[in-house]
Amino acid sequence: MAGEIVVSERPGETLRKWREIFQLSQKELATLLKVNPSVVCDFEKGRRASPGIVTVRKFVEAMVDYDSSHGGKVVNTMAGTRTNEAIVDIREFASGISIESIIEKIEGEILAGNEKIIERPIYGYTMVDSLKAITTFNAFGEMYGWSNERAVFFSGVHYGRSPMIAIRAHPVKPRMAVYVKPKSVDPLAPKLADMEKVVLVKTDLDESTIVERLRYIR
Amino acid sequence: MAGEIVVSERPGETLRKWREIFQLSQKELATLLKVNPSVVCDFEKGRRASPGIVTVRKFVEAMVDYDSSHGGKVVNTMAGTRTNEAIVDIREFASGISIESIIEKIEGEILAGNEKIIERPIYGYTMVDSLKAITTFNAFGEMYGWSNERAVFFSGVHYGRSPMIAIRAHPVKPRMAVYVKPKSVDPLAPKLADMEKVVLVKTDLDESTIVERLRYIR
DNA sequence: CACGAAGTAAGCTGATTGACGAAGTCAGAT
DNA sequence: ATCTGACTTCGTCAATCAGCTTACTTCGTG
Repeated sequence: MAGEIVVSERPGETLRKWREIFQLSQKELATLLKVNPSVVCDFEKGRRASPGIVTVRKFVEAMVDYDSSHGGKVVNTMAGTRTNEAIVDIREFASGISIESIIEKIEGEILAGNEKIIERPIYGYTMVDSLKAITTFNAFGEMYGWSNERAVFFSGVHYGRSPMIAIRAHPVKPRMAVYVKPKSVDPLAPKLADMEKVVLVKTDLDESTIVERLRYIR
Repeated sequence: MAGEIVVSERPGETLRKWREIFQLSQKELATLLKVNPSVVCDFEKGRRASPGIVTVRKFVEAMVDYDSSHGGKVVNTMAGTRTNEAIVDIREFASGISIESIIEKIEGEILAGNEKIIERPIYGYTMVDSLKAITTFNAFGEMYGWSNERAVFFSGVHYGRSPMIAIRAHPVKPRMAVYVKPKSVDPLAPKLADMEKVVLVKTDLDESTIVERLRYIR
């Protein structure tokens, strides 16, 4: 939340988004913050291009505190909404889908992995914007808790080193890693993938097409 | 990362922590930022109490960019380090451990769940600081991607409504939810747990004791 | 010991923030 | 048709930030 505001190109709009999620009017929020409503407006409309972090913190804390003392209704709303900037899409499959058939669907090219390994089923996938993953949370740290029986799609990949290094350093490995439209692929990446027995695939389809195709996978 | 700096009580120290993680000297970072080294020092030592978010962003981006163009060594280091403020501990078990035996280990009291369900094995756990989870990331949003065959420990629980509502709204459910030293438990929580077939347990042991006991679980 | 590299401290300046309040717009109710 | 509530815009001003420079402390090392 705080992180999202900082990283956002238009912090004001992000601020507003959150105020609206918390269902507060500018006036109400202003009251909580003990400031004039125009102050809230100025921030949301971007008159302050670079608000101080103390200000951001005050805003965030005021909203969270307010919500806490009113039964945490907002968490409810939020949990159902895609608010995370870095995780573009995420789904669990109803049943296992073979790696092979996913590669086919996404017109993928295999960079690492043998014929036997690609027969294995996976049960879901996560699509991650690599760059935002690093700036908004702690460089893949929050991806802990992966089920390893899944595919991870990385978009915004430059050379494909960082994502593989992250996977390598991580105690739990996904079965399959997909680079979405990488600029190029460093030879180190498939090497690491082999060591980790992760099927590494690249595709030139873009995010939305992939999501589309996987949405109605049988 | 950005979020952590904003939420931190001493942003300067957090900034320094990250610079050190990225193995940069003040001078090097200053060069990347095209500013005088003293500027970096001023921020770290807190002479600038409330740096603007643009400044924070510049710092973060400079470090990430630098790392990216040097093989992402840092991501490596980070993945192994506990840097996330909200996730206190996380582990995968080598083999399945029954819910029952975990309850025993942590001296838990069952709030929801029948005798049959607690025989099932789980394969790991995640310990979350509920309050920080909300302020640093997007209210449980980043917990998407859970394997459902695991336990989730919530510390800093007030009434236990928000965590259960989050679980309920989430497409993937953990097998087991544990409230660590809750102030009290709202009757809604076990009701929701039953509906989701999640074993809900509370314990009065504290975080560190639990981590200790689970660390060497057979 | 002396040297340089890393970091701290302090003073200074121009640019911005954080806040106010007054005077607007705009959309829905009365 | 006007009134009310929610929001926007803007001028103002003290406080603070962002940056520089220069001088001072630690260090570790040849």
